[in-house]
Amino acid sequence: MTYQSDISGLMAALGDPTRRAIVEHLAGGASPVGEIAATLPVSRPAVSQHLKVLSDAGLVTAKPDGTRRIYTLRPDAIADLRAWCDGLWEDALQAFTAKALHVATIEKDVK
Amino acid sequence: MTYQSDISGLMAALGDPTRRAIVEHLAGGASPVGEIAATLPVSRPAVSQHLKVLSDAGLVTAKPDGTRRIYTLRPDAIADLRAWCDGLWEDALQAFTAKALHVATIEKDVK
DNA sequence: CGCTTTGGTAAGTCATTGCTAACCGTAAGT
DNA sequence: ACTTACGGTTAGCAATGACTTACCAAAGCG
Repeated sequence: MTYQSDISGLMAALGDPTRRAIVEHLAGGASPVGEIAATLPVSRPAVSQHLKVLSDAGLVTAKPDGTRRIYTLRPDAIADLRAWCDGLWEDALQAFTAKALHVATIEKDVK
Repeated sequence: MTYQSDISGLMAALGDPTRRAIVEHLAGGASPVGEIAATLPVSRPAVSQHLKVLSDAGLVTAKPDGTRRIYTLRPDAIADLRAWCDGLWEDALQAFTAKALHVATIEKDVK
């Protein structure tokens, strides 16, 4: 019933379309900043700022490689996301079936 | 590899903490506007505005009941969310194992 | 017919934020 | 040491957005 994970940060980070594009890009494999920026219609500093937000949210991690920094998607964060979705789904389903059962009970009583 | 669903609207809507609270409330069962607003630290008009966003995103639907409007979570939207998460997960997993296989191949060649 | 309840809408305010341009630091190559 | 490549940081700006107050519409009740 409660969802007080750090989902707040995750969802806030994924609310931005550019950051979602970055995440989806990284889902295809780790990548340095420049390569990410090359696929996006925004400047490289903008990507850097987005990566900071994603990093703070725990969605990505960086590994220095010379002057480059290789960013990687963090599986744990995706797992948390899925868990939140699943929780929503199960609660909604339970509420729905509970209501259905309630209606059924009323109808039985009427009958 | 592509995620061109209407996930954009969904994620944007869920990026706001107040809207997430509304969604989580509705996961417990359908509810009129006033009841939702009573559980939140914001005014009722604010909730109305959030519900409009959620409705536009396809996350909720409203059913008039006298002067009240009963809002309900839309299962399809949650399913889309879960599908997006699962897609991310699978792509990331595939990219990871592909890299692992690549490394293994290299090591085999070396050997 | 008023009166109350419920809730959507409009206008305005204030904070947030996504972006660019400019700058700086660092690692490798010549 | 000079230069190039890569990328994080800052300052500043324009746009978005979340919120409140005030107002309006519709349905039920005396």
